[in-house]
Amino acid sequence: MSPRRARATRGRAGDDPAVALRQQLVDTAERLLAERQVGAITTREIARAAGVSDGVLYNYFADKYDLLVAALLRRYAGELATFERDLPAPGTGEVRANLVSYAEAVHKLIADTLPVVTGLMSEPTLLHRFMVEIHREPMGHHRLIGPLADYLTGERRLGRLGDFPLDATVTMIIGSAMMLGFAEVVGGVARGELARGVPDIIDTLLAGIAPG
Amino acid sequence: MSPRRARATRGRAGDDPAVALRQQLVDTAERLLAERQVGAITTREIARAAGVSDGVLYNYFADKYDLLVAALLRRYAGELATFERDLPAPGTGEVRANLVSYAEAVHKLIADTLPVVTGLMSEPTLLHRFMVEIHREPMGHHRLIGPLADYLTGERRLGRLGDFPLDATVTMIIGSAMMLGFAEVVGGVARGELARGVPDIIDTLLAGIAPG
Amino acid sequence: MSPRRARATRGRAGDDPAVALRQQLVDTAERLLAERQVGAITTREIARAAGVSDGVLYNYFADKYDLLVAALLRRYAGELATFERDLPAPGTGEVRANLVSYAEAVHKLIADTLPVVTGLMSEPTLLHRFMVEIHREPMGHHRLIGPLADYLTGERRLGRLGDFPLDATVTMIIGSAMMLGFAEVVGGVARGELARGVPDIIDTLLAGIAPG
Amino acid sequence: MSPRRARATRGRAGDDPAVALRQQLVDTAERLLAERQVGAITTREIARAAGVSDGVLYNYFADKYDLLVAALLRRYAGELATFERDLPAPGTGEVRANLVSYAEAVHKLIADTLPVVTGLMSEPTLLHRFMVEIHREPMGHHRLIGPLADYLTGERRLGRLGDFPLDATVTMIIGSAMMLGFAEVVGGVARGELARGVPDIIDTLLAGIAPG
DNA sequence: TATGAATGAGTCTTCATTCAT
DNA sequence: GATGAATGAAGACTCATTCAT
Repeated sequence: MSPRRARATRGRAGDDPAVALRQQLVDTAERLLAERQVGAITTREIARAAGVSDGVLYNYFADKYDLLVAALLRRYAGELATFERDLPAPGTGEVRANLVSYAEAVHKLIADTLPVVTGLMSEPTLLHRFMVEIHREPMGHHRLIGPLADYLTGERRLGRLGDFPLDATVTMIIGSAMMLGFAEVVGGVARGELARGVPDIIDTLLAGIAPG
Repeated sequence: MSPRRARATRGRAGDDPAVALRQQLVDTAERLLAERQVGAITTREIARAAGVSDGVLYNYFADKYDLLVAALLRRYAGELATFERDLPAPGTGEVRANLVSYAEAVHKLIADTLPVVTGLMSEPTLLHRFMVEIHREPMGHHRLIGPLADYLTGERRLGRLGDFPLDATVTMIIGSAMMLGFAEVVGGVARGELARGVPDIIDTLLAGIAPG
Repeated sequence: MSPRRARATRGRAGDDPAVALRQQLVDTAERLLAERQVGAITTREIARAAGVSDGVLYNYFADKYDLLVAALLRRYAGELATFERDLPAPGTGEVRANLVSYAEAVHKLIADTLPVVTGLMSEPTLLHRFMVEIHREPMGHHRLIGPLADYLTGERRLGRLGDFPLDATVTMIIGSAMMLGFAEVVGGVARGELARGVPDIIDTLLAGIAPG
Repeated sequence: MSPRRARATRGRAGDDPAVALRQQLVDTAERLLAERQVGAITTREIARAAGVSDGVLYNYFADKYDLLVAALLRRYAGELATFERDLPAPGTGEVRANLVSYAEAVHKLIADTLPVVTGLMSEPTLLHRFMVEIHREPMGHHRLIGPLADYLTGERRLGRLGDFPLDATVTMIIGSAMMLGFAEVVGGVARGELARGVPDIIDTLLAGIAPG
């Protein structure tokens, strides 16, 4: 009944204000996502945190979930991009060090993503929409598993790795990283401390635990 | 509506009705936990399902979370007990088959527990209280990790396994099982199909992937 | 987060408080229905007017419409009962006076009901639910049309009325009453003034307007 | 977003653009009125449908209601114009056929208008403003009642109708048509089927129902 | 001690209206 | 004058918690 003037975008010269506000909402949602679980975020909080009114959200998104999915996708995309940077290629450097790099990168990605993923699992609607979107864009699990599988296959072809079942090995590496990620998130152990265990894992993976 | 004995416990002769009612609430909450996410359970539903009134809850528990934590603990304890049953002892049977058993048991435990754990992560308050409780009682992670570590150490001492870093190996086995659990819960893959991958994982763990 | 004690039913000794509150809500809704259109009634207003909290409504009714339908049915049932009281039987008194009584009763019923009926027509959901309910109970249109048709048929059989098409005559009598009802509701004309026109209508109906 | 001419009126050379835009808004609102209830029309929908911006409305109308009243008036005026076309004059054709034509025309007018009128009754503010306007302009009920009254008076003067009370007869004809209109709108009966009852009504009106 | 009706803050969402551009 | 993004009050509905009985 008593609309006031816009607050948030004033003074942001240079940007298209409409785009800016949409961005701002996604930014804010993404930031809140880093602070708490998806299920604990209210539309009002997003609006307050973004410094805009309660209703704006619906000028840019169909509903709460739409905004949240956008934020989740951006967050996930960002993490994936970071992950992919600096992944070693087959035949370069040393295999052991490369595998350690891979495992560390996976650990980091998972530790950074886990809270969001688990939060997502409590919100079936959100999970479903997110999955639909993530499979539409070329950013699904293959961006995590694909590079690792390619690397392993490459080194095997080059003879720098022996003969091994691909899926099992991928599962072991990612699983170990996931385990470290859980320890970090649930157990509250510091990442540095956990990362120190990675070389041992790779060594064990390389050498096996069978006797002599 | 004069005060009267709770309906649900009437006729349960011999039990202390107060204890019985408490139990019943936990039972019911635990059952509901198996059906849906923690966040989707209301106090009224618990009361209705338990056949008692909305208010009793507060005679035995400080609040909703208190009851839920009790139910979560009992559920977790039950899963752990199932897990511990039939774990092979060092020196018995074949090492490979034993490790497969261990991995399968861990996979089962994790797949059964994961939905609850993730549901928990959406409820920070609940998660915190749960962690406090789980570390107080002798039922923390060591009940999962302990037996596996003991088994591995035992076989190593017996010479049925080589020399290997314990923590790393434990992380790899549990991590792989966790990975399978996630695939089951998030990806909707059937357990049977996933379980088929376990022998490959154990073989890889035993033999390693290094060339030659 | 801060429930207080009940206010509205305190001191109403003798009634079953649960039934009392349900009744009270229907009472209140019915009263508001007399003051304004269905579409302009909010759940909060009902609660405020009933002196209870916002949420109670949902302890007794599935949703807003459920309560409103209950109120509409009660109101309509009451009006119908009043209408049926004192309707003359065929063969008693004078035909002309009897028809005037019928027309006046129909006029009253329609004038009292019209605002609600029209309000209903703007709320498709509500209209549908109301129609379902009204056809379930023996209170549909036949309670309005039936008695009049029976009366006309009776008098015709007794020879106190000539030969005439039943449906057309019913339509004319009820239609005329409806017209008066509209004039009252929409035009704001006083009922007494309108009622004065009824005898003329009946005389015209009896005598016809053909020449000679 | 510098001020510029409204999109929708560009290219309409020759018209005063301001008038054109006002017209267009009324046109659009009128069209929407034919599709749904008054209460279900939003200002944004009108703007979108008219191809103009949300705000223009307030350059030509005090508020939403003002526009809606204008649209309602135009719609009603249109229906009335249609109604008045082809009404038989006293002394032409046959009286019975003429009265049937009148009754059918009234029935059509009412059936076409009723949804809007009832929708109006759910919006007290709108209803009030509409009534004020309709009485100001020479388009009130007399445009409906007037021609019929004139026709009846004319035929009576010509001796083609007997002596009868004018108001009562008008009420009966319009009331019957209104009754048919209601049956069509509320009961969902097809217009054709209802129209078949009109001759019976006219015959009854002419002959009366008194015996002998 | 058990009951369960009542509470009311809080959730998401809609939409008439304003006003900087 | 035209634009349309921003506003925020209001709507229906949920549910953990209290307390008179």
